[in-house]
Amino acid sequence: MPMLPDLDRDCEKVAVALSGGVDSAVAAALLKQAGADLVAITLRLLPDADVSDAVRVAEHLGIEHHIIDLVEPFQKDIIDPFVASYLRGETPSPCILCNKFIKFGAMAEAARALGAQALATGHYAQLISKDGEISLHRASDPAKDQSYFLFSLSREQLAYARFPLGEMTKESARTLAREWALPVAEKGDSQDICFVPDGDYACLVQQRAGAAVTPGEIVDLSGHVLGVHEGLIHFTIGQRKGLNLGMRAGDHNDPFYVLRLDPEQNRVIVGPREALAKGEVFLRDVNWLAPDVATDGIMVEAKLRSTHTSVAALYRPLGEGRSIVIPQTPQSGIAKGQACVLYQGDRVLGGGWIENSA
RNA sequence: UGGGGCGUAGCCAAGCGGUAAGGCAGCGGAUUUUGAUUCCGCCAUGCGGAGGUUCGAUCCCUCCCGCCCCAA
Repeated sequence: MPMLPDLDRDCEKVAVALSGGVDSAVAAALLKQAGADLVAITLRLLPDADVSDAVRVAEHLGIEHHIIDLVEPFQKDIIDPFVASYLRGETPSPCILCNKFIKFGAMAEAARALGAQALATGHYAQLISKDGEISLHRASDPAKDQSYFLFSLSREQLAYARFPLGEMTKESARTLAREWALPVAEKGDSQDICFVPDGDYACLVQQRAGAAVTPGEIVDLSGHVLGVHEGLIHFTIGQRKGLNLGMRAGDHNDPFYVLRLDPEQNRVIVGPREALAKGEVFLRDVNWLAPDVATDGIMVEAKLRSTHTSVAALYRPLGEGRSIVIPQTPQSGIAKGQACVLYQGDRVLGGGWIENSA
């Protein structure tokens, strides 16, 4: 039975986010066990959202439950920018924005309105409070760590957050769910973007953007047309599958990778795998959570996408929320629109949005 | 219509008498609270066609078809 963070000692009332999944249910049950005065909140983010599992969990645990409708802000702040980002030829990472603006934004407001002094979620990450400073850390279970998705939270938002599962493995969370006979104990892990449950995000963008999605050319680095594509949204930097480039005659038979997307000319630029490696990554809208860094930079570990294993890199602030990250060895598949999160050991120092790489 | 070469899956390609490597593309799965990458599995009862030799032919022989090259 894991201990609750010290942070909760003086909390009279804690809100817990119930998504309807296993993790948030276990988080809620843990807080209940610890004797917290609990109120559960479930967000309705899509018009056809099914909140029945969350309702069952709340009933099972016997806690006050509020369902909050955020369909409009979710559409405006998450889905619309997601679509717009794709149309710009980027590869968006909506969960990070959702954590900042929806979960620890609008939902946190709702929690405060309910009189809660903290908002707990089922995220796998850790918060440590020391000398009045709060720091964000990776989860104990490296396989489930979700700190990457939380880098853009402000210190204030972090101070209001609680992650009861931070020291737990997925395995043990699942075991607890079974022991406590939670209604969702056997529910599968969520995957994909929540608003694109079937993974067909291209279809969603197409519906929203309509005619903006049009076929175009696939070209190599020297501009030779190698084939055609059905729309830029079907591709992202580093992608190999789906190019349908098997008819190449001549010299070598190596696969092609997407090197770049050109929304101006509606073109996909492809080339050999080696051309994918980049040694400089430029960040914008950097959110820094650690003490300030000198202009000559510091050594960090940079995580360039959610499933990337962080690598040693030099981080240097450039001012105005921008910075440059130079990995010790060039990295592949760096896409505009993704986030780069910077660590030192398990601590999240900060992160930013990738706007360019070279 | 003299000489030479070549025709193996959608593409590239090995095998050259003993029962069809590999790569690309594609499909399926695993992994993944973003997209990819990666990994695993599948993918030619048949080697341009028809005969023949042989215990046995993609591999040898003959003819036909189709490309290519050199000569005219």
